[in-house]
Amino acid sequence: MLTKTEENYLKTIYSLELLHSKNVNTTLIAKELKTRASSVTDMLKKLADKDLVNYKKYQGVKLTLNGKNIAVKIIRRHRLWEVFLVNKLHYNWDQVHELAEQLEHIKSDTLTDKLEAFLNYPEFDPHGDPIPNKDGDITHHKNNMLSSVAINNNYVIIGVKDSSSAFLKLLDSVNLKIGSTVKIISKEEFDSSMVIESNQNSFSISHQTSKNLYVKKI
Amino acid sequence: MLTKTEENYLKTIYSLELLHSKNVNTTLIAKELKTRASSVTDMLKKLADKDLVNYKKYQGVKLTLNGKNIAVKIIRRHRLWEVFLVNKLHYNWDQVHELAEQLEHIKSDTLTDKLEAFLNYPEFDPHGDPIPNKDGDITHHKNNMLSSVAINNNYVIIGVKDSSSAFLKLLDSVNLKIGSTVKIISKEEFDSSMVIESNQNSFSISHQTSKNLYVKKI
DNA sequence: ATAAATATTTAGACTTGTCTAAATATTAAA
DNA sequence: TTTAATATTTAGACAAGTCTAAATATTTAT
Ligand SMILES: [Mn+2]
Ligand SMILES: [Mn+2]
Ligand SMILES: [Mn+2]
Ligand SMILES: [Mn+2]
Repeated sequence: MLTKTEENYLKTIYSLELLHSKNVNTTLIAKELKTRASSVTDMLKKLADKDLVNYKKYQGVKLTLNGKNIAVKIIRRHRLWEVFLVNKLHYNWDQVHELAEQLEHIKSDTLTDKLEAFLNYPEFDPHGDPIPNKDGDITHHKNNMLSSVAINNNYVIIGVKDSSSAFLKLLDSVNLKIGSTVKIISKEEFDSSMVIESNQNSFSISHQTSKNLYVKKI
Repeated sequence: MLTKTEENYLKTIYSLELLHSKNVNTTLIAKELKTRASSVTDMLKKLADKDLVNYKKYQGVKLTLNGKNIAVKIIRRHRLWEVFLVNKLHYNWDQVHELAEQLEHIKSDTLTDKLEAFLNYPEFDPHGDPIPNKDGDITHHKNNMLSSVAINNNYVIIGVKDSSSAFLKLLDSVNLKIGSTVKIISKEEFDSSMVIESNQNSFSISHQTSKNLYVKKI
């Protein structure tokens, strides 16, 4: 049985692999987990001993199939708990991540599946992230951000890339949510901000905002 | 913030205090937590430093008000999660204790209260144990066991003292549950077993069984 | 291709919670 | 009330996960 710490390393390595494709390096993991490179090295050796990562000195790491499966399982638990917290306990979407960080480590073969059934097999978490199924299959978002999409067409927001509380509260304040329809009215060359139309009114959003919104053409 | 281990010590000391009234001794705690007396001594010093127990060498411990409040809070979380697992996720009552042992350590000021509301403010957990309210008030069961109660009267089962899976499955097999009505038909002097009537049929139960059932006269 | 900058690993130490073995207290028995 | 049994504490050690400082490797720049 893995410790909470080991699980968190696996999850972090998994998400870094998604971003970078090549081997994940020590420093990145350290930064992500707010720990030191030397601590990461120690842990990578342990994970390698357990056949969860392939590790060669100075070469960074890559998850083994084994390690990847476990990482996906933890992400599945995390996202299902987030759905529970928002849909059933009525938390706001900016308040659930830290709680899910704890809940994802509850060890049970049956709990995740029962929770999933109770929630009616949701496909996405409150931030639009896809929930892996029981077999670990997961379809990731295309990198289709509002920042890089054509003007004057209708799009629907399908996810947020940054799910920090600060960003989510900003979205709340302009009433943008998963499922909202948006149309780009104009772009500003100077700072890449844009005026968009949504919910029958139009307003300006920063580049920082638009590049963190996954959209799909309607 | 307390560690999971510290929380488990507090919870254990609390339940031992309920049984024994005087100071709880090192050996008992060690047995209950399946650890060694020397480990317990170490921890008692730490808990005393944090003003959670009163500890004097060789004299055992007693929870401070502070420690007691925390213990009750953990018990509250444990029992609410058990209700969730049985009522919402449809676990059987013999399968939820170990999971609740994990869930009770999720740290959140709001989660317990939201969960309680979601479950419609249950007063008892699936084993009939009372759930402390938000202020930590709790009314414990009177020690009214089926084993020591008059013959030929009607009682209702309000709780189980032992909530091991083995015992709960035995109760399932004879269809005895919280809320079941029972009447003692006869007692056997030799082994203190008794024949009882419940659900329109009568059968024999051991002393071991009857002394683990809390009942209330109808 | 050598030097400088950056990344990574090693060495040694600390904390938490645990253990065994030995020392000391308390309690029960004779 | 002295001895024997039992309970408790201390001493010293270990594993997990972390840290700082120092040693090595790798990468980048000149
Ligand atoms: Mn999250
Ligand atoms: Mn986590
Ligand atoms: Mn329980
Ligand atoms: Mn516990």
